[in-house]
Amino acid sequence: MAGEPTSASADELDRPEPGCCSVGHDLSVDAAAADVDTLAALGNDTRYEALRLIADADSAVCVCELEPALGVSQGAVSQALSRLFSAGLVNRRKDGRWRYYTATPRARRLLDVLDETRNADA
Amino acid sequence: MAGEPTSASADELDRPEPGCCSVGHDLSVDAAAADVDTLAALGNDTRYEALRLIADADSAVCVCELEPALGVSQGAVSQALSRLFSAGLVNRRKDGRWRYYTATPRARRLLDVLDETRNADA
DNA sequence: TTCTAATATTAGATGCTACTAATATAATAG
DNA sequence: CTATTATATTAGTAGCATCTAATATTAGAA
Repeated sequence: MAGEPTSASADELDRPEPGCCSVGHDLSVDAAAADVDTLAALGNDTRYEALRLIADADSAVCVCELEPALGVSQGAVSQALSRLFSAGLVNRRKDGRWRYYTATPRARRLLDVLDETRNADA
Repeated sequence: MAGEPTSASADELDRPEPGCCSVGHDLSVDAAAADVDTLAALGNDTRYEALRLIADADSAVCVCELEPALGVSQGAVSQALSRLFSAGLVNRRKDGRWRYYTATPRARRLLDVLDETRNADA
């Protein structure tokens, strides 16, 4: 593990190479952590299904409608929705005893890209 | 856990409701599972960072360049790349002793959406 | 108030994930 | 051939994630 194909002569490389010849990106640590959190939130069957159901519904969806469709306990559904909310993928509105959920624009765009790129990718 | 706010009279509901009054989406089980796998692949610091580095690089990137940038063992980098490959997020090309990785269009589009929707979302 | 329904929270178990370390494979150089 | 380099694979493990079950909260109805 050393050699970097197109790099310098592979000799006298004690200093950590001031920045040359190495990959890097310009995203802030916080932004990256937030993205990872968002993606991990969606990378779970229960939460992904919940978000699809919410995004595909004609109107806002309450927890009681999701529970039978998801096939896990009520507590698990509530936890899943909380996680989606923390990740900025759903909005929620309280109305009487019910909580209504809708998908955020960010969530919709992510789902759209997944749909658009599902097949015929390189 | 029953009641469905806008539903029917909440009586005589023994049959499983032929489809009415419940949420649903039209994605195949396989497609959903593949999406979840893709998202879970990206929902990890090491793999997300690796993909960012690959996508932001001017040319294809070899494993030896990623290892120092990611700060985990060589085996862990290899595992991360394998997972990204299985998820369809990177392509790889063998050249001599090196393996060069590039991001797939799907990966680029997902990263773009994350960038575009990072702030000012509802 | 009490009762019931809808949702949230907590505790605990179980399973999965992602790492390190060691080893294996593949390719080139000598 | 042997030695070295680049990457992959495997085994084992520590920690994390997700579920269920039970309990708590909140809101409306009676």
